[in-house]
Amino acid sequence: MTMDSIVSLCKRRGFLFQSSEIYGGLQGFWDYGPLGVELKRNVKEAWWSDMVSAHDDMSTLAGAPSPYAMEGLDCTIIMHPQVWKCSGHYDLFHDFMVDCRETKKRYRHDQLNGRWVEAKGKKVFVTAPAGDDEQEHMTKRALKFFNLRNKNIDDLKWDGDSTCLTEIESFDEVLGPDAKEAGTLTAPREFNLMFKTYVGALSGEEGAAFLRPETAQGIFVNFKNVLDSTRHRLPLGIAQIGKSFRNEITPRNFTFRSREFEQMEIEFFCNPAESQDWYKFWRDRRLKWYHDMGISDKNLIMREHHKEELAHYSIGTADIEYAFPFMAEGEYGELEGVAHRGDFDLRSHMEGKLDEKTNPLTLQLGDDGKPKWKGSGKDLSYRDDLTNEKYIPHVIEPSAGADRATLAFLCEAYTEDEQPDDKGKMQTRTVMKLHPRLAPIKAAIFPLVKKDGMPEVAKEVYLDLKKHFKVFYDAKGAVGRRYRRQDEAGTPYCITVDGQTLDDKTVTIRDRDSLEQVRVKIDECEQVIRERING
RNA sequence: GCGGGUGUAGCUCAGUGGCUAGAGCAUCACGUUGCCAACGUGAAUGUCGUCGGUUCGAAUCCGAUCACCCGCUCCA
Repeated sequence: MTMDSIVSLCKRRGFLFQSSEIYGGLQGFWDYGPLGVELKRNVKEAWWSDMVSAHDDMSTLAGAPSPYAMEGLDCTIIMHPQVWKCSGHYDLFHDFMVDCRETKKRYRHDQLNGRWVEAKGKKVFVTAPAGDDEQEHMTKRALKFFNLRNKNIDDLKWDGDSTCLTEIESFDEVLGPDAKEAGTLTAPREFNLMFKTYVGALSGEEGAAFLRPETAQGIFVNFKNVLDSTRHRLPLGIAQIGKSFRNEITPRNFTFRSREFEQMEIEFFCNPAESQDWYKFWRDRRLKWYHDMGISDKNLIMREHHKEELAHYSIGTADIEYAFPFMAEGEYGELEGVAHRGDFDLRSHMEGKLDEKTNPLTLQLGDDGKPKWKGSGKDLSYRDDLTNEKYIPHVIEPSAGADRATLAFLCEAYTEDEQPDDKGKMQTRTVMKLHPRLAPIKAAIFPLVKKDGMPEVAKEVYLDLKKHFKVFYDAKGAVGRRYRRQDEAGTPYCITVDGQTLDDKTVTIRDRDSLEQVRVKIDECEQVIRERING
């Protein structure tokens, strides 16, 4: 199975199109076609139903410390600019980069350190990626640059301490971290991973705002509103599905890394004392959800981040990853991240942007000694009216990509098998084995042949089922071909009206995966299909 | 952003040395057809990714540009 055949099927059958295709397309943007929009809606609705609307808040779910409540939310895409300053996105997603003309490598301007060094009458500023071994790196590069051997290491005359490249004005004497010649670095160029826009008619910096790079912040800033309006006690989860935008430098791999994408996020607020248990609960629950929706064990892994990868305030982060066909053998792409975020986000919106490097977390200060980005000043802590305990809730964040999940389901469903044709000869069949809950079309209705009143009966069955499910009517061509067309669309059931229908009001239901047929009464069709979809 | 590759019908792809554009599949119509990619007959489909240049003449040569794929880079 290759990605190409999946991409080709998606286009051919109307799952996915390139955005603005007639104008040549636009990198990182994709449209969902008639089948794709149904599939993606089903993915989102399955998630919303399983996580929110059908959530059993009376019972203690397996692995959970206690019952919990779930609510939904739908926030705006453009929010107050201060939201992104306090959340840290503004600083993090807004980088200056320098390119090396010689090695074609790119570095973050503020992540290169360097020192002046002199030898053989020449002086350069030798740079290295900031880190513990930067001096070792610099020495190596300096020796190479001056064409010196290790034993002549004392010929290097270092001048001053290691300083950040941002302190250097001209790059003429700067030696790039991997370059052989000095002066190959370009001037720093601005990269903004957040889409910028302007609120109001005046397009000055006063009205500058950003399209959200994640849906999560809308939940944090509404935490108090939801709590006050619903009378819930913690633990409480707040869910949101919505579009987010990131101006990725290199969108690639079909819809996997898009610039406009949809997220399905939960921010789960709980007592810090129980947060570890809740983290484990959500991690396992979310993994199981993908299993239940049809992703096989061999293609799905949970990857716990190592301690070094974690922000120090986080007790754990786990990625749920899928073996996409475009990844190298043994590599996986992220579907969802489940993160323990502690009280970082709520505190950020109370106090202002926190310095992630501090422990315990403290406010990040600007050069003037004042808070770099000032918070709302609102109290977002929670008082338990039963115990009278007051605390800032800890947050567990299961953050899923709706487009990535949809893509994973498409990849997982794509199957080529061998089935006999009407002469018994084996033929390759392309079939999308989507979970019936996710399938864009639940059932197709066919008259076996276009005569003897079969189309009339089939149309009646079609119109009746249409009230309950997304169904499709097809009378064109031989019935075998119609079955195969539905296989490619992922339709799990095909209902055929035949000669016997006219005698006893029964039809056959054909199963996409097993090709088996059962005969049921027309009146029972709806119930049988419903049971199978949910079953 | 850099390097390499690709771009021709809905899909998969031919194509020539510069002159009127091709196949298979798919699609549509009619007839036949009684359960897994049927058959017959007929039909429709492209400014050859886009823009520009060279030329009497460009899908073909040159330049630019856009998109996709691969490798770097990046990836809260």
